[in-house]
Amino acid sequence: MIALNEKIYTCPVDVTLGLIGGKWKLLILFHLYYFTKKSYKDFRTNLPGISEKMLSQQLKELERDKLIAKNQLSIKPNRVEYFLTERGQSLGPLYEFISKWGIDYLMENNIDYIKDQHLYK
Amino acid sequence: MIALNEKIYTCPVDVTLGLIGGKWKLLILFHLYYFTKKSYKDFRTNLPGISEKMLSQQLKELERDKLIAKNQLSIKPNRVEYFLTERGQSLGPLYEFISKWGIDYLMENNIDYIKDQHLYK
DNA sequence: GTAATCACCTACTTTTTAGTTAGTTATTGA
DNA sequence: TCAATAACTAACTAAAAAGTAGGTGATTAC
Repeated sequence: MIALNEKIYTCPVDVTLGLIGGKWKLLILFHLYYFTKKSYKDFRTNLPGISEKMLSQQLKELERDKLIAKNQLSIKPNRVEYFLTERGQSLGPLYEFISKWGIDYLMENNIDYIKDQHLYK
Repeated sequence: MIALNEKIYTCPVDVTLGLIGGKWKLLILFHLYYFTKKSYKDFRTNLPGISEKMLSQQLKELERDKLIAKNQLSIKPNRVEYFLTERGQSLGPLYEFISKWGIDYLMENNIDYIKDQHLYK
């Protein structure tokens, strides 16, 4: 058992999952890694299905865990820009692997995501 | 949007997460990948905290999704042996990365898991 | 013959996660 | 000036995930 930040983990795998587990975090991180869009609104349009609540909640947790950070572009009209921190970037190989594996899995199920990418929006 | 097995996914990352997401699956897979122990009981002792219900439920889903499979060693006294299928093994780099990243993260927090491994059981 | 072990399963409850709806502050554009 | 947009927040509800407690059939160990 490993105690860290008021939590108990059973092994290093568990530790990592504690930071990136859940339904949305990896999708948010992947989005930030892969596409250049970074505003709150960009997430909303690129992560179909996520609610405002989930989005701001998850962004806050990712910030707290220092996987992402944001630039305050302007305060009076609140404009921000999210980006991956070094820690968030260090998960790069993970994002790539998970995405590639998903594409391969779809392929095995006769869905050519790459070829038909225009169909998925 | 991608439709597969009665579910809707937003992207390949989502597809992968559909198979290995949740609190226990990656831990089970990692265990199977890393250690040689494979019986039901082995999981129970090596995944501290998992309940019987969660374990059998997750094993069943992993079997259904063809990431693991089992050998029936004996029927009269029910004895089985779980193992990773080829698909389950294809996630090898993922298990390794997540484990290593967790160890590095612990290191950043001044916990030397490798050195103190004997402390964690 | 009694207890212990293994590999489960079932009903039920709790906790966690996620969704819904609405509201805030501030700005720009018509 | 009225609607729209951006970036949120908060209260409440619903759904999903996980935990608890107990039970099964079969075997071996004492």
